[in-house]
Amino acid sequence: MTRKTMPKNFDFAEAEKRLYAWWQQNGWFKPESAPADAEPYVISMPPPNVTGALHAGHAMFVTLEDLMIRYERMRGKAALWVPGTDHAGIATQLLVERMLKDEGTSRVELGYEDFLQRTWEWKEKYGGTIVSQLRRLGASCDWDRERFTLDEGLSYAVREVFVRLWEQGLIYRGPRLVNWSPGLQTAVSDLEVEREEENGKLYFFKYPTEDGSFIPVATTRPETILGDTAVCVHPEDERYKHLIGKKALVPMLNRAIPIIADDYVDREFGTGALKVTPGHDFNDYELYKRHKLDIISVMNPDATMNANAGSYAGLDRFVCRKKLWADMEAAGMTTEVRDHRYVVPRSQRGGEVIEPMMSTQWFLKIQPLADKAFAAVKDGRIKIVPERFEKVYFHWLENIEDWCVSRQLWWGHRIPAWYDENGEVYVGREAPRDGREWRPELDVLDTWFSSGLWPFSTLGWPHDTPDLKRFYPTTMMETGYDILFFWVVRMIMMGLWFTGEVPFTTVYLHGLVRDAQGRKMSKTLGNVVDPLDLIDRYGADPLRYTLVTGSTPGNDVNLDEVRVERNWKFVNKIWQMTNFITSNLGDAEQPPLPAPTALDLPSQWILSRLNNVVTVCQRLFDTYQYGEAGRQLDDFLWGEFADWYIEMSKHALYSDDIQRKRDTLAVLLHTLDTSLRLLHPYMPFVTEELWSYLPQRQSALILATWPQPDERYINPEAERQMTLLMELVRGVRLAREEYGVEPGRKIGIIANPGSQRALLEECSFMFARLANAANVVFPSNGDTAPDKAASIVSGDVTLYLPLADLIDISAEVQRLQAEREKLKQQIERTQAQLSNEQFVQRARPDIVERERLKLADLNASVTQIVERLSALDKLS
RNA sequence: GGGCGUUUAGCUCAGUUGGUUAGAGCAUACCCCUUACAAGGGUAGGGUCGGGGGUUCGAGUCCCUCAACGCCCACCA
Repeated sequence: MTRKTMPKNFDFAEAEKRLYAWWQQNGWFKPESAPADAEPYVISMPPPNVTGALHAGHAMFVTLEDLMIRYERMRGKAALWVPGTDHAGIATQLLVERMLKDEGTSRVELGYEDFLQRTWEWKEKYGGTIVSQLRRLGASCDWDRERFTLDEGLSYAVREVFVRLWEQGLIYRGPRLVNWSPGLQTAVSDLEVEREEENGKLYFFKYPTEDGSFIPVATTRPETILGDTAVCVHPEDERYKHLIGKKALVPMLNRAIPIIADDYVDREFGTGALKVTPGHDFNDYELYKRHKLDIISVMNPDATMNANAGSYAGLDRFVCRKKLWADMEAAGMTTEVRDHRYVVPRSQRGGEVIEPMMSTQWFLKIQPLADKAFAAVKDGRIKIVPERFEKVYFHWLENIEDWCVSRQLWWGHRIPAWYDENGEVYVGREAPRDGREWRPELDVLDTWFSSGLWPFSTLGWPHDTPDLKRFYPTTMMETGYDILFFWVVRMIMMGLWFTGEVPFTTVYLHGLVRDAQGRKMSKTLGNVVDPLDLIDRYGADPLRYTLVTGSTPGNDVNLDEVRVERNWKFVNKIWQMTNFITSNLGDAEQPPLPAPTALDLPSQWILSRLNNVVTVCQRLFDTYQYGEAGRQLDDFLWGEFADWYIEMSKHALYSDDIQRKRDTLAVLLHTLDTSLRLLHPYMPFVTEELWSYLPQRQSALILATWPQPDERYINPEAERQMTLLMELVRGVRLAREEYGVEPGRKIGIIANPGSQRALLEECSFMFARLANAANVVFPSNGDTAPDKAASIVSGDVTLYLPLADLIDISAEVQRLQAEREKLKQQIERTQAQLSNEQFVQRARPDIVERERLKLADLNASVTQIVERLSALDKLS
């Protein structure tokens, strides 16, 4: 059979498309491609928003998860990666509303039913974009199992969960102070509020009391004065003690409110007295609960003032702030306004200032779920990588508040509740059918409520499906640390509560992808890197490889195009290596790998290195250090295999020694084959393509077995010898450079081989091939090296380069003196180490032995140099 | 106010059981179109591993402390 010949370069655009289709059509992304009794390995893909376009963060998670999945698949696991998308309540609704606005209509104008229909239409049309973009990165997920958080099955699961929680008494509904987004006109959870310190003002004024005096008070939000229901001072504060129990009068409204005492008040801050607005401030809301105060809301849902604001009704809150202050100033009630930095809560989505507001919402009692989630990580049933995030996780759970799960949006899972004409609530899986008139709840659930069920809802829960049985609990939850609270914690809580099992056993958190200088990517900065653009120009493999090798767990990664370009060159390098090896093989079958003892030194060396790399990679994979493993492969393939072994192999390949040729080819092929396997999870496309040119019989690399180290080929002695030879070669190269020998000129080498005669004789070809030497000769006893020669010393070996026309003896003396000084310093250090009894007694024996060998080598070297120097000295 | 992370070559970063002369890419300088690869090869320069202290025979690595930068959490009006 004639094998196909390789093109000169890798046409990634063509190959990526072809290979992806080939993998998928063969069903290799499915766990069913593994034996029926294979151990499952499952990842639930963090579902990207349907509104999304692929960004660097997606590229990161796809790369890491695909790497994990491909690795485990090669290890023989039934690897399942469940893909899907999230309906993304707020994001999608905003997008569709913007579209409607362009059409000259609006959500409200369209009405509930029509709006939902338009949103579904939008989803059908554009929701697939992100999914097809994931494919371009090589995502080997099981598309037959793709889910959408709002599809029928998942909606069923959501209703089931909600109803059960209700039945368990964990869901309650009622008026509470919540974070209200006036722009979106919905409640949002604490997590959706971003707190940023901003420049503002602190307004000082006199709070009138009923007896005609006043208490000085300060506020950052004067408009909330209109909703005050108390003034609070510290119980021990001598300044105000006499006023406790009396009444104060709300400015401009003259409403009488109590003056209370609570040690919550900080006597040092502001005036030491506090106005209390339970209807618009979370701290004050606590005071309201403790002191049974009134609660007055002074704003409408759009943050304009309501009727409780008296004459200010109808004004926007910030307009009201100015007007009220001006009026108070005119009334002589104000004291001063100071610049003040304070924390302003803003909507994560819309950016507008969040207003604490009284609102009737649905809540989930979180403590019972949180306790279970806490325990699961504490007792190790779930492991978080990197471990430091466990601390963050615990801290968050220890301070968790009930979760406001209702949203006043239209796009989402509607809360399965109905109201009768008296406003009585019914919660159930379906609308009550008792003939009475029931009005459905219009609020929907927080998007994260449904994504919290993701690991089990996607597998069929609450039905006892075969998938659920086989693939739950899942194995790995890989996602960004920025959604640890939003999503990961909620999945753990929901999973434990409803399935009684952890939803996954390991959480791997990756960092944010930043720009080349480490800045956060932002549209306004214009530094957004588009992964699709990089894929178009370099291919998916270099991008993937760059993302993995540039990152460590939990740390942010800078995405620099320069690195992508460099890794594109790495892809090319592997391509050229493969081309070299396969073209030397011709149409021959793959020769068997010789036994360790039958190998020449370079082959012993490269196989020892290879098996070492396999071992190291395994250790790194076991500890989730994929980046480091990738770099090791790079160093090995380029720095050792290509730069040294392949170059040396030419000696055998171009010789007439058939056996040696076959053996060398076997080593080349074996090393390449093993390396391609190890690299496949990083660079699935180019490795798969290259593998098809190898004379193996298995159908695809994606299903090939993961390499295991073979101890028999580990050979420290061969590595030691090769290290010496490589040092000598580098020494010759350097000497050539330093003396300006023309690159094309072949020079002779006279070797004083010391204890290494056999080694140097066997491997003299290396100098010819790697240092352009004509030959290596070994002078018989009594012969001396030529006077005009450069010396290269390593251990007890000295090489002389007779370069009579180029050598200046005084320069050579200087060179050797410098070398001698360097060696002497090292000898001093090593000697000091070895003469330290503590070191000899307490250090590991192999470390001590290594130092002894080093010292012997150094001494041998310095002896050679000293001898040479004295020889040269006699000349001058 | 708590907690966490980062600080290593000009730039961006590796360096996870403490142990050879601390590495890579990019950039820089010089040389080479040597029959896999110029998308390449060779060689070189460049670091008191943020400061200080400690543990240890031995510290970039472990402990303490300080500093700068960044992030997360948090109810100071």
